[in-house]
Amino acid sequence: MDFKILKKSKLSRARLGFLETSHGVVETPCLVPVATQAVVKTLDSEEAHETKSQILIANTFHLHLKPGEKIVEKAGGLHKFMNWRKPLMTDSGGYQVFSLGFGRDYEVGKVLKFFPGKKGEAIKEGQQPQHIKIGLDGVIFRSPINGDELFLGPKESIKIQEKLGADIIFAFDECTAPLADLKYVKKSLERTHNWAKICLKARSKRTKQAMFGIVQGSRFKALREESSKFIDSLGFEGYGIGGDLGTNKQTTKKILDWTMPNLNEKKPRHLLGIGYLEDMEMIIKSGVDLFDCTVPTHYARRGIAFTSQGKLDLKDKKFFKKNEALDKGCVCKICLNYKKDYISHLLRAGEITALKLITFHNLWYFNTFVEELRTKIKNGKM
RNA sequence: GGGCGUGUGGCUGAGCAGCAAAGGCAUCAGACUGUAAAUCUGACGAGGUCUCCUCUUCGCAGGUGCAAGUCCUGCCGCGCCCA
Repeated sequence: MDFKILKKSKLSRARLGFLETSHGVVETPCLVPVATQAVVKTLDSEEAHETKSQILIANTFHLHLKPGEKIVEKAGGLHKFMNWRKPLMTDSGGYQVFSLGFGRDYEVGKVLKFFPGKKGEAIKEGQQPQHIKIGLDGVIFRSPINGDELFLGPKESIKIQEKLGADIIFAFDECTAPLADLKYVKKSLERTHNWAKICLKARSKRTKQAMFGIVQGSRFKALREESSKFIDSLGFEGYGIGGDLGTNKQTTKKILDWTMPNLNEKKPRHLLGIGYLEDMEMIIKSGVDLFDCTVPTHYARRGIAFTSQGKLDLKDKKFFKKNEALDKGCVCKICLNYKKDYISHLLRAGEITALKLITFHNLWYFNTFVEELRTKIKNGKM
């Protein structure tokens, strides 16, 4: 992997870049659509390509469970397995430490609407989630599919990711819950840092894969600074920035500001799991090159289309009679060929094609949005 | 004309004599940011001093019960069969 910075903004930390992998290039800043189970849900790989997606991220945890990395390896690696010839990343399974752990217990996402404060529940040092066990060497999971016990640690994750064969892989970390208190996060950070070292050691010498180390530290300044310096010192090819990123845009910005100056600016930075349209400009201005987010694909399957008019809930019966494109200005193949009334009808009829049409549009819309932001950087406007 | 069956909230459809009445659909509202996610949560007869209370409901009209959507009688509607 090779990363070139084509232009640095004079107005912000934004950069225009060029990420080169053996499966092609990625123009950054770039949205990375999520293909957890080696598929962008509802789309085949050619369609995903047609949405202007440049790179996808699949998931180690899920692919390890099903179908298992051996099958993928035998198929010639993820690219061949899923017929995606362009760049690919795999996430390490670190997010599942959260989503299947405290996230599940407390029914919270990694971004809280507000922090409950002293009265609210906090996760304290030493506390364990109900369904998984976080240890020094890794995490004992229970398969959400069949309850099977499954151990995943830094070494295991890297070995699996090498077999999967994405161009970029991530270190195994603990994505801490936003409810975790300072002491918990401190301990967790030690563990994650230790795991980062193990990940690098576990890597086979022959691999061409780039490995990104993940900065954690939750909403705590000292920990974010410590983590970014430490992860930088280990010499990864790039960085992931993960975990709790605060309850609002301002905090997210602050957290990024604590982090970025400590990272080698020649290396790509990937903000993990963040990407509301309204946040994109801010995160890119903060110096983020890549970011993945389930929102465009996930919301699509809830019947929600993103447009220049805002979010449209196509399930709403008022769209049943609207014989117009999802977005007037959009030139994606869905907007050129289908109308709201039809998509709304498909949704109400429970037809899965509705989900595909909206997924396609949303990805196109998001990718176009980022494309425009790249142009803005190019033109010195951000 | 006779026999059997049936009539429940916007629709569908459970319902034992002690229910404002299961479930589903529809509707409305909410959630979702490295995907346990084509999902989940809540409301859904009316009103209120709204963790509780009041009123009005199960084709219509009567009746028997402390108590009836649930039993009885009559009427009306619908369905099937026989004539």
